[in-house]
Amino acid sequence: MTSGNPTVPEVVTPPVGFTHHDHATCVVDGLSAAEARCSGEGLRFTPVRRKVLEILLQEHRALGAYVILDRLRDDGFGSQPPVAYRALDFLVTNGLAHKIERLNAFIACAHPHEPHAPAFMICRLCDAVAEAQSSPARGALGAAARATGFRIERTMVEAEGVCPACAKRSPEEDRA
Amino acid sequence: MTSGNPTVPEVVTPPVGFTHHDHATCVVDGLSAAEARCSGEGLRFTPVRRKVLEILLQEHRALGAYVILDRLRDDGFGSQPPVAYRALDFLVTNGLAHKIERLNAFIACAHPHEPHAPAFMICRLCDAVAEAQSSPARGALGAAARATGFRIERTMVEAEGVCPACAKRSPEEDRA
DNA sequence: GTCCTCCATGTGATTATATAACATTACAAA
DNA sequence: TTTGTAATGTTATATAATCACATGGAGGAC
Repeated sequence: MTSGNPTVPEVVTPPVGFTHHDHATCVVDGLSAAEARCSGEGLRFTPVRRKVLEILLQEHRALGAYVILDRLRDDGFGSQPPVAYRALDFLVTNGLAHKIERLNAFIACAHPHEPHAPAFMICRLCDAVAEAQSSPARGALGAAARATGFRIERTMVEAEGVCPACAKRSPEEDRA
Repeated sequence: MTSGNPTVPEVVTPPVGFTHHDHATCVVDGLSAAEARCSGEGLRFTPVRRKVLEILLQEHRALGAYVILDRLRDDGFGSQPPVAYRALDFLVTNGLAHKIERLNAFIACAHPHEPHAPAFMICRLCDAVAEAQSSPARGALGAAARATGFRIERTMVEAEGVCPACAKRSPEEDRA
């Protein structure tokens, strides 16, 4: 912070979510990627699981389990919490969705292809969430881990701030 | 990622928590640091707040709000959730404690001095937590943010894995 | 095909985490 | 001392997640 921030190379997988894109394809592509992935690995991509992923893919925001549950009910699925949690657990375990710990909520994975260490940018004004890549284990954290002998298995990186759209609408000082 | 991430300099504040240290001083030092900090900034370091910080300082683990609440009750303080949550909120807001989102739990700040961007290493076997420094906004995440125009205000970095002590006890394959 | 097993789903109940709303008390400044 | 403000206490409730057990359905062994 404040640090001279010496211009990091701007070669980045562009995060989806804040940028304009043909959203119609998000759902379709996401579902077929998931189908491919599951049949490839002998996982059962059942109706509930499919529906939950579809619900998540419909927006680039994190949804709470109970919101998802409501929509499941509307579609004739079971309406008790475990129904949603189990499907979410399946999706998260298999890299098709992520949990945003900060929000206790879930979002479809934006890069369901290769394995990856996701990092999230969460807009505190409109709740939009974009997924980027990260490798925290490369930097100071990795150094600290090596220094103490901690074995990192998984990392969570979540940045809270203001997305481009909201920043435009309400500049700088806006501390909602 | 992929960004040249040119081997970060291995100069690191050594994380407390996993390493041996004179734990007796942790509590005392932590409390006096907090006192100094509060009186310096005109904040009221009241009995409940002090007690909660003391409870947190007693261990290098994250404690849930209700555990804290139990101990508050034992010490004659109010016993309803808001009592704990408000004190915790005060401590977190003023940088004297942190919330570990992954665990929905709280831990005393290990560097209550200068402002800092904490990163946590959480042992999934013994629940110990150590605090290190990070600057995620410097790496791939920062690049992604700049690329899309996202304004980062706060970041949370939490690594899950196995601490040195547990790694020694149960090597490599131990996936509890 | 029948049986059997395994996994997934459904449901009711419960536990864990967190906040809302409002009354009361302590503190400090005028 | 009055008065405004911040802190505390308490009741109630909202939100998030899991437990325990019953039911059902897809595939493999035979």
